Amino acid sequence: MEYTSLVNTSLDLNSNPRNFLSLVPKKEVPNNFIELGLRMSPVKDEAASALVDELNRVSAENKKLTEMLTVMCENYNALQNHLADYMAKNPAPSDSTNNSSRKRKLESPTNQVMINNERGNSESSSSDEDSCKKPRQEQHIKAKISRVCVRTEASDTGLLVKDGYQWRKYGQKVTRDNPSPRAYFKCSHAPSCPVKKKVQRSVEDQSILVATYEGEHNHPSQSKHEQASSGLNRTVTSTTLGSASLSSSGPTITLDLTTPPKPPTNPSDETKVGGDRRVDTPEFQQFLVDQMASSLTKDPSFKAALAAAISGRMVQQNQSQKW
DNA sequence: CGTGTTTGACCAGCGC
DNA sequence: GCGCTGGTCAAACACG
Repeated sequence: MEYTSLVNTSLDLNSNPRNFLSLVPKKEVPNNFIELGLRMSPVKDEAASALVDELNRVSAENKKLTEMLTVMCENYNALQNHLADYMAKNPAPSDSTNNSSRKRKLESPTNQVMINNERGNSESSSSDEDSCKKPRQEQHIKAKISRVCVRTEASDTGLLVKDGYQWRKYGQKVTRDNPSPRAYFKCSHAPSCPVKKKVQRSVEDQSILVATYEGEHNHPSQSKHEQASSGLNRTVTSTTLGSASLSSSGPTITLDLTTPPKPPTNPSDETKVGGDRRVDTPEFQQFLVDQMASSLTKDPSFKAALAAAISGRMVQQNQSQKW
């Protein structure tokens, strides 16, 4: 069920044309420019205009792709709504209930919250009946629980999710419903920080790391510089609950869905973290598109392909002008 | 030597 | 009460 909220952003886009030039890998293009500069000095203006034309063309293409992505997101949300409606009308089949029936108190409320968020219901409604059982359980319910899916490189077998915070691993366990081990982390940036996170690979897609955060940090995250220096090539694929600090490659992007682009006008919206209402807002849509686009701009293969296409085109034009 | 990771043991919750 | 399971602890270990 958790995958119903997973948006794959592996199709990278750049919704911000101003950042287009930053897409070009530094290793390849400067060499090309030097080479071209030596050869093309008489036709600098033509090359520059060609570059501008190419830039405009790619920007327009990016714009189209961004619009397509927005439409896809809307379709996805509509599908999600339909699924939620279907789940509401038809009680969960036995397989899903059997899988979760024996899950511990920590997981059951989380899953409930996710379903409720997809329906746009409040978080407290699902956990009220459980919260009266044990005091310890109340603590976990009160603690903000968020789940983050992070796509990693296929070769990346680690369970590290760079999110701008410093974590200390304190345990690892193989769970019944997933052959991949689950790693347990505590926030070690501040001794008093109560935040924990669990990281486990997705059953269906081993390249996706599912990180479950519990609690809220009572300290700021690492500095941007530290984040940038520690960043890995990962693509954020979705956030479903509460707050989530995520990082992509290079300059780290921090996603915090508890703080939407505009503060919620209705205080009750704050409890509907990751719900459909927020997803439906134009601010969230734009936010989502921007995040997806930024993740794209950090995809090395995308950048390399783009740079190769541009440089190839430039060389082509240069040679044709020579002839 | 300090710090972080690994991993087996232990504990607690839950269903039967 | 028992067994299963997830979560946590802590000693051992690795690494810089």
